[in-house]
Amino acid sequence: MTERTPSEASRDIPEATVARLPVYLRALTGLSEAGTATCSSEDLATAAGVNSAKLRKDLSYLGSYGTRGVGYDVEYLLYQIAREIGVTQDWPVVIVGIGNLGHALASFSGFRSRGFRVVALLDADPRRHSEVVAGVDVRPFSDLEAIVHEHGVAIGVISTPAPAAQDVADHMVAAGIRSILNFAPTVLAVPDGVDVRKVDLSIELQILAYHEQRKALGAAGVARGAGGELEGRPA
Amino acid sequence: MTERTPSEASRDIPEATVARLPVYLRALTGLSEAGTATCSSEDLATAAGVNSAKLRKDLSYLGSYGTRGVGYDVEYLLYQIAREIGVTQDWPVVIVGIGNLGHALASFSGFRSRGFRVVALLDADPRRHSEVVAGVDVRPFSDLEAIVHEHGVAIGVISTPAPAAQDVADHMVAAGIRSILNFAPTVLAVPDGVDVRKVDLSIELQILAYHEQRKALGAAGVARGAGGELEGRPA
DNA sequence: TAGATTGTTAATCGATTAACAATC
DNA sequence: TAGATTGTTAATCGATTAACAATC
Repeated sequence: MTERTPSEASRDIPEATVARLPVYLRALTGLSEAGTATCSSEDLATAAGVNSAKLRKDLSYLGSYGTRGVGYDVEYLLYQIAREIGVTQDWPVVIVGIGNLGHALASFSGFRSRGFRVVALLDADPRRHSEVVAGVDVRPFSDLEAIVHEHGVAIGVISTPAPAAQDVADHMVAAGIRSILNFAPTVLAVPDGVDVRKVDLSIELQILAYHEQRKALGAAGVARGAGGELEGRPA
Repeated sequence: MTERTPSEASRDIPEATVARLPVYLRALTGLSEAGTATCSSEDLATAAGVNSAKLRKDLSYLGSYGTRGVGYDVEYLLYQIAREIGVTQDWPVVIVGIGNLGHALASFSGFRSRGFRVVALLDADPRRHSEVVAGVDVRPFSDLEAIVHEHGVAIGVISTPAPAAQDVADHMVAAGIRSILNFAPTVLAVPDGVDVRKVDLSIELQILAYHEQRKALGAAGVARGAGGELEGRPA
């Protein structure tokens, strides 16, 4: 049997598993708020929208936090996953680009409730510097480095238009930020050691459009009987 | 009896490839706007942020649109990928939930420029029904079915708070929508045949936090604990 | 022809899943 | 003990990558 301390167990977690841990965390929070003390892998998997084999496999990378024949203690597993992800600590975040999307991000309560604290909103446009969004002043982009150092910011969010994004990323990296969440529709070049995650609204829609198109082709190609469903109302 | 008339190669394109086609499309648009007539797989791969082997493998699922020894005609490949994704046609979209995020989505120019047309903004709150966002009236949620049928809407965007999202999804499905882009931080249950894609801001941040935490641990000197990190696992 | 680059093959890598022994 | 459920194994599936024959 392989011996594992928690810190050793945290070495080798597959990316696909890492991406699901926050989903499990959210599902556990829901169970906790509903007053559930214990849950089976089947219960939690259902709440998280995955199958239970995958859930157990994923949890096995963290350690053995369940009890055979019984299940998982909700609060205990909640804490262990939160610790593994790192959201038991506070993460100061800076948002650059306070347009429509930046406003929405700054106002998004889900950040603060999950260990992220928006410490600064930056925009290159002086006309925005008089604004206060969600209780935080909008400040000049040139304040980036000072703010990063002052608050120990490790995570930056880019919500500028595409043409500005690479320059913003360069300045973030220069200031010491090594994790970037990019909403601008552009590919960012960053040095090794810097993580970029990308959220791209029109790419998501295009993926849906691809599948939607194939559904429509299928419906048109299949015998007439199924075609009526397109115009009629689903039961 | 099913008659398949796949015009070229509408066979099974792997999901991972489908998700990258919009990225290639964007890169090609950039090359086109820069006046580039022809590009190699290496050029395009660089612009798209992938390696050229993956790019060629991906394109091979669509057909043979390049010329050996020469490369790809930018405009031709642009059109072929756009057609494959389905963005040569117009996709009417409805957005439900016109809070901060809904405002930002409704104002997002990237939708319209890529074949998506926001035909309606819906909100359950009557106080929002007087608003006009990006030239579109905010209308009652109860108008959903009429609007879906009137415009032939196939794609719905949910930007409501989490507690409302399942009900919105249920009504979308009942109205005939089969592709949903969900921004609400909740797992949606939908029937087979309905596609849901999820954009979850705090999950993205949590994934970054996980990696950031590991970087910080590494920098703090976990070298001791990591002594056998690169060894194979005991069998 | 000689050089360039695609499209494809095959090896490898990583993720998913079903099944079940371990064990509470 | 008997029933329940975890944690792990091993098979399978899907994605990535390097290499190169085909061919412009």
